[in-house]
Amino acid sequence: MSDIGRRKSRSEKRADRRVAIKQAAIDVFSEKGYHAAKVSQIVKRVGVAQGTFYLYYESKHQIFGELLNDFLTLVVETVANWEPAELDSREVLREELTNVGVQLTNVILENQGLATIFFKEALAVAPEFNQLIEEFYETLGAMLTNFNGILCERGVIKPMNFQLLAYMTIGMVERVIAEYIVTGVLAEGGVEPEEVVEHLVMHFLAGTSEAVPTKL
Amino acid sequence: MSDIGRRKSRSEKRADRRVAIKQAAIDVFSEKGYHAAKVSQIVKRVGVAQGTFYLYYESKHQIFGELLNDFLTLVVETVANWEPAELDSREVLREELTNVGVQLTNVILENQGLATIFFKEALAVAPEFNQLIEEFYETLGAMLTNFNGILCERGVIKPMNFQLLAYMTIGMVERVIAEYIVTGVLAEGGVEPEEVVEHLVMHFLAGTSEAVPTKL
Amino acid sequence: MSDIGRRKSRSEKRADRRVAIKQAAIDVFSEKGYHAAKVSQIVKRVGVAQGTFYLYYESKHQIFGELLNDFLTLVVETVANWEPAELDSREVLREELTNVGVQLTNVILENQGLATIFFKEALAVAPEFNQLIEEFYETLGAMLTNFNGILCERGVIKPMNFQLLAYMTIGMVERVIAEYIVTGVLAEGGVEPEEVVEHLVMHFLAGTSEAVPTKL
Amino acid sequence: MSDIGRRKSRSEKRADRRVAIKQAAIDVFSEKGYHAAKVSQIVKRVGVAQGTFYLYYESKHQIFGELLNDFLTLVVETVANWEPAELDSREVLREELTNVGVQLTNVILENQGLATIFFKEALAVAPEFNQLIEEFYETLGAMLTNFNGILCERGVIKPMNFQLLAYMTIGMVERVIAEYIVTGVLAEGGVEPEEVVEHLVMHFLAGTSEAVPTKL
DNA sequence: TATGAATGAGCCTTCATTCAT
DNA sequence: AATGAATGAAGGCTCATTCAT
Repeated sequence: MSDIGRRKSRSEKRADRRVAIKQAAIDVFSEKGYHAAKVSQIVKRVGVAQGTFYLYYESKHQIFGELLNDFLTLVVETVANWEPAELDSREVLREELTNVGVQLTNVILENQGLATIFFKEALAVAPEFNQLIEEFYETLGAMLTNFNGILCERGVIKPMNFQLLAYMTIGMVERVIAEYIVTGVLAEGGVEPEEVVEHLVMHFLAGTSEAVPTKL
Repeated sequence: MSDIGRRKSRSEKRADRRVAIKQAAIDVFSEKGYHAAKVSQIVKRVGVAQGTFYLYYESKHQIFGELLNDFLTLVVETVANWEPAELDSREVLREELTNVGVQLTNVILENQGLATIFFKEALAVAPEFNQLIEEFYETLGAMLTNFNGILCERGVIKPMNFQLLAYMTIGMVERVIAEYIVTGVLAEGGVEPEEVVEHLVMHFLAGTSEAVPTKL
Repeated sequence: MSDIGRRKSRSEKRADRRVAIKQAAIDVFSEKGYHAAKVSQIVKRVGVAQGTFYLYYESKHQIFGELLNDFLTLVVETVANWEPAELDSREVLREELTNVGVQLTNVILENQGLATIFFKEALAVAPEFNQLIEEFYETLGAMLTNFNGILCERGVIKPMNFQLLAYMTIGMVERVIAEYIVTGVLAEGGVEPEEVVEHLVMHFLAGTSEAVPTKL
Repeated sequence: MSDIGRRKSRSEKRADRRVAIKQAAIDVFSEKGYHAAKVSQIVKRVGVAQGTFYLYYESKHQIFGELLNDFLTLVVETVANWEPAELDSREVLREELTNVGVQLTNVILENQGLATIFFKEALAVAPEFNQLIEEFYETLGAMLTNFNGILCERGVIKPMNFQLLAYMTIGMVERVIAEYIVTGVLAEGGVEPEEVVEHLVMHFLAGTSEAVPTKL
């Protein structure tokens, strides 16, 4: 069942080249940022002519939007697809948060280029991208806000402003990721991804007080 | 003590105009972002000619750097100048964190334009600015890491990776500020600044567990 | 004698496709004009690939020239093939002019696409086409100039500058056709082709004075 | 009261340069046509940088529209401003038509570049220019149609379709002008402008029949 | 010091044409 | 003969910066 030696069909080649251009775009955008990235640099990496770019993507603007959207979708879906076990104790919550944290970590590590683009360009490029990103935060914020409410009902977290809690959580996670992936400060400090996840979970649960996971 | 009626000296007039240009730049940059902001728009707001801009600032790039630096300095100094009372109990820590939180809040609210520029452009403009911003995070991260170590020595927070804790704290704070100031989501939700500070402090202290501020 | 069911020879199929491409080109050129017309639009209408176009025509430029030439030839030949009866009276002249006018009308109506291309692009495309069109006007002008001279000799029109008369006649006819076919102003006004021809002939004969066709 | 030696004000210099660019644009457009004309060629003639063009005109498209409009306005106003004497006889009509013909001739001869642009590009450039030109023909057509009606009421021309007559007249005039100015065929033939006007007027009045100007 | 007209380098995008399959 | 992906030259336009007045 191996494909080795098999001729590639025309549409497969098309797809391959589209992927190659996309990857080159990820590389260039993540290195230089949207404005400093030139289409000429992208095609040079792929080894195709300038016009070829426009056979696969409408414009520089459009491919950037697609990349950004890819990343945001990846993150939102990772969170949305998370189907935790019955969260009836803080211990289970800790385990499940760790699970989703590890999944998210893997997704990010597998898509470092996309993640870098996101963190580099966040709200900075153009109004319509701003909207894309604001919607992302709103979606994620709403999901977590809702989730926090459920956790409280189940008696595993205390009552508080769940929306604020959601954004605090998002902030913790994203800053740590940025320092890990984009600047490399944390990675250079020898911190392992597992340790990062563990700390994030523990901080969510107990802040800086002694962990009391077994009961609220 | 009034200056009313006093003639302004030549250098004062120079300073005034410099300030006026800077303020216009803040406005335009915060509204449009670095790339969409045009020098022509800045000078139009001040009511001076295009060339005049270059009598006061070297370039668009330079004034942006100055603005960014202003903001980063403001934040770093607010934290650096913080001289907390003897942090020998969690209650005192809570009070002092609230104090510095309120101060930081005031600084940000008084400089919303600068803050918006920071959050909009963070790492997005150009390599040089990346460096500026990475240094900012490193400085802030180091200060908080160090501070966390002290807190632990004093027995008011538990032992953990203090650098990670520092970045988690920074992330919590900045995301909440961004949602408050830049997108306005939290502000629209009717959340008051005091509530924000209180939640940040409590989350730092106890996460989502019942607050146990009086002893570790 | 029917061709129904007969297999088409290879060269017939070739000819068919060539015709199909030509017709599509007429449609696209007449709708959009030379510059706005894209080769991609032409092939799309025929349902063949981009490269196929170049198996039948050398270039966009060349097919346009061919179309233009088709039209000019059609018009010139209609006039050149006109073999009027003995033009020994103004009444006969009127009848014969009406005849050729009707023939020309039919040719134009049967080739509205080509006519539209001519009127839309006349001198506008490129120097080479300018030459083609200028030659057309020269040919037509010379034929009519000569014809006018003969009419005068026969005593059916008065002596005048026959070249000027030729171009005036051409102008009358072409502007009326343009308003009829390209803009549709006259057609919308409810004017019938017969009325147009009649007016053109009468104006040639008597201008705005009471018609005096029977004698000069 | 002479301006000789007077320094030119800033706005005068601005106006001068605008005129210089416009003239260069007329030259290049009339030589090459819209599409073959490059902004780089226009600025080279004026001896300014590429960017300077855009200080005075928004785009290549816009200046072309302005030029076209200039010409159309010139022609329409020449006709519209024509205030003929009481047209109560064919002799007066002949004189007045000759007057307006001479005026129009002068306007065209003084603006040969603009006229050439018009005849070269007529309907060929872009939809919005089409509209401009179609409106021009409609305006001119309506003016002449109306005028023809009045002439008939006064008994100086016979009853006929006045709209058709209007377009026939426009056609006669424009083709003759085109052959005179754009291709130069008539000019090379040694025809004088006065003769052209006289022929046009006579043809309008009597076609190819002996002129009977004194009564209808 | 202030002006604002002038500069010109630089990039995205289009599309007729080619050519390997 | 047919395909359609690939090519690459070319040009309009922007805007930060300069400089003569």
